[in-house]
Amino acid sequence: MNTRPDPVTPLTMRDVAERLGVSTMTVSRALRGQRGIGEATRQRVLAEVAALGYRPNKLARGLRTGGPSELIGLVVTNLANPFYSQLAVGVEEVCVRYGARVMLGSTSEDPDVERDVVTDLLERGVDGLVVVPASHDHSHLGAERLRDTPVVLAASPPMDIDVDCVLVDDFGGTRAACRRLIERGHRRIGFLGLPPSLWTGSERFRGYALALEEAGIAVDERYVSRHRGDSTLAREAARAMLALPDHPTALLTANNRNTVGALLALRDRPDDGEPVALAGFDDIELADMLHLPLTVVSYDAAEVGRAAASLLFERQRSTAPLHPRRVTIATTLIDHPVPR
Amino acid sequence: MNTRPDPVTPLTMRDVAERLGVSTMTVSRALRGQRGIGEATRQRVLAEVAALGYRPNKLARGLRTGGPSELIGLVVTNLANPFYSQLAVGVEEVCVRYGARVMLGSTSEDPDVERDVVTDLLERGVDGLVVVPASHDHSHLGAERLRDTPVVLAASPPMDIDVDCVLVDDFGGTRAACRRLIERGHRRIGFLGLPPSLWTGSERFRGYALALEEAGIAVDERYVSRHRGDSTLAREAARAMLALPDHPTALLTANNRNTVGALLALRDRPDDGEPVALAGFDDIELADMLHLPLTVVSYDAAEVGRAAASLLFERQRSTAPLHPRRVTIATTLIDHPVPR
DNA sequence: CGCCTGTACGTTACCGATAACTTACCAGCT
DNA sequence: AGCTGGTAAGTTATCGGTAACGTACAGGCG
Repeated sequence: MNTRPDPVTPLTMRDVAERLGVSTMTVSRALRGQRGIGEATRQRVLAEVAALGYRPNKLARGLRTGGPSELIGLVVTNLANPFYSQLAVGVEEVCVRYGARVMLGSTSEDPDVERDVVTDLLERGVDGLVVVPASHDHSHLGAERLRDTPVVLAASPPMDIDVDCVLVDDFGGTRAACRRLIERGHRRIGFLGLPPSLWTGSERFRGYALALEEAGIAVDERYVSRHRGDSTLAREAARAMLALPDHPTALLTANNRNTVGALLALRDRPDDGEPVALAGFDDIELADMLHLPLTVVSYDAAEVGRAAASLLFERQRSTAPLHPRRVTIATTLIDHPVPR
Repeated sequence: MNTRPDPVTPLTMRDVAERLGVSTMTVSRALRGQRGIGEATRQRVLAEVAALGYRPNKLARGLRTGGPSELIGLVVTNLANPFYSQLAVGVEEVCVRYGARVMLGSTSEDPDVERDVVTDLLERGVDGLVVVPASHDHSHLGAERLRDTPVVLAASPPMDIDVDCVLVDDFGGTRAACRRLIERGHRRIGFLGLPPSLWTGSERFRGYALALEEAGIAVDERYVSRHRGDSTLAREAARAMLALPDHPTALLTANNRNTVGALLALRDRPDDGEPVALAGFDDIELADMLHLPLTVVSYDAAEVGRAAASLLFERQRSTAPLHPRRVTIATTLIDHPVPR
């Protein structure tokens, strides 16, 4: 009598009900703490449930109630990038607070994959999506494809669709960093950046350009390099810039990889010249251990995720249609000193 | 006639069927490319499906077929840690290959949270679980709680339960690093490690101890510090060790944070003495940019995830009960030179 | 005693899809 | 015409759970 039912067939509510000689509805009520059931019966049911190790099937529940699946889809380009894993941490944190879980999808920066992933997540009944778009084409996130699943874009504003988004203050952060360099007396500031087709690339360049303009400095094209690529490319660009007779006295880098490239180029440089200052977007681990001072634009990537998830749940809860909203996450300027 | 049905009620297969005046079964067959339907009808159905933007509900499908949910639960302590985000990347990669998705759960290293997360994931019908355990208590992963959902532990061997696991070669990696130091003539090697209660802590110390023994060197307790904590603690420990009159000529660190602590302690040290060599478990970003040579034990964290997911799917596919298996991921020794 | 109210359950239908079975229809053959 | 066989559809039951409704019985009250 102590043997369990066939293990390949998972335990169902009816199994529990039949053992007790009650209806499945009674078990359901007992489990969900609903009223309409006697206390004694409830205890009997809960005891049997515990004894059998029965667990309700949340999928079936959601099917009937038509209620939320308490599932959020998170679509990122590449989880290995610390920015996205931090973002995931933030999304997860808020989801758990609302009793939801995160379903993951990586796109490897491929728009076609992104489309498939989004479709799959929708078919799996997610209540909402947080998407870091792989490209500027957001047509697969339009209303007709999503029905009424809310979406929040992260790190990129929506194009031709009406959805919420969470952005980083790319413009303000870069402007502040550039100002800091200007305050320190630099007039010839080189910029190592991203292609203008990227929102991020365009905004960060704008911050750089405005800070210069505000200081009455003209943008010198010889001091500007905007490329898509890794730190090797950035290193070459920095090296070329520093080889100019009137080379920049400071470099401003638009992201992590450019910063690393610049660091390498600076280190390659003979020590006899004036030191070249460096500031960059994105904080760098162990920046404190480098033997040159580094100013970085830092921000809380997890906060981007938290904000995105919060927008999602707010929209889910509100009955009235909300206008598309845009949240911008602030940046901080950090001066990493040289140790000792 | 072109208006869609009530948008709050998602499109169902019946909606499509009714519009065409066919049965849901016909739609189902058309969508799944089953036989038993005329080519003309199929085209008509597919056209309508496309026009309406109908998407089948995978949950409902799974409910009826009783087949796999094509969902894997991934339970980690903290996604912000690069090791775990890399692991997630690996798990995701393999899952996608098998047409499955990953559902995420973070435990914040809290065993109680871990238990709840596991329960929740099981209720959501995952086909399998990859778990990085938060503690040595694995009782909530035992057969009676899981029924027949396969589990793979990552980075920690199972305790009192029979499940598969994927480990990193903690022992071999540390031993190799220690040997490298010995080869370079070091005899007094300090060890900054983790508490012995952790599998990882114990294994890495064992590697250190054996390498010494093989070289005929006795372990000197004054050169060993095993603590749970951050890099600050490690820094203090390293500083104390280096302050000894016959201080170690090399340090071996058991993980990332200890390595950072050691780096800080080494930098605080006056430059006049002999340089102290450093080797550590876990690779460090920008290690090439530090101005001291660093040897690290590197391994592919994504591979741990890939291996774990593969074990899961293999077990899922095999009908015969498999014995618990154990996979160990190899490590590599990398010498990071000082730049230039 | 009849009537009403409230509680504690059981019954039924249904959520969205599919497996298994059944029916309708047509061509080809004797 | 009558039979057979094959294909293209429709019908029904079902997955595991829940909402809505029905029912039985207790107690209160005039």
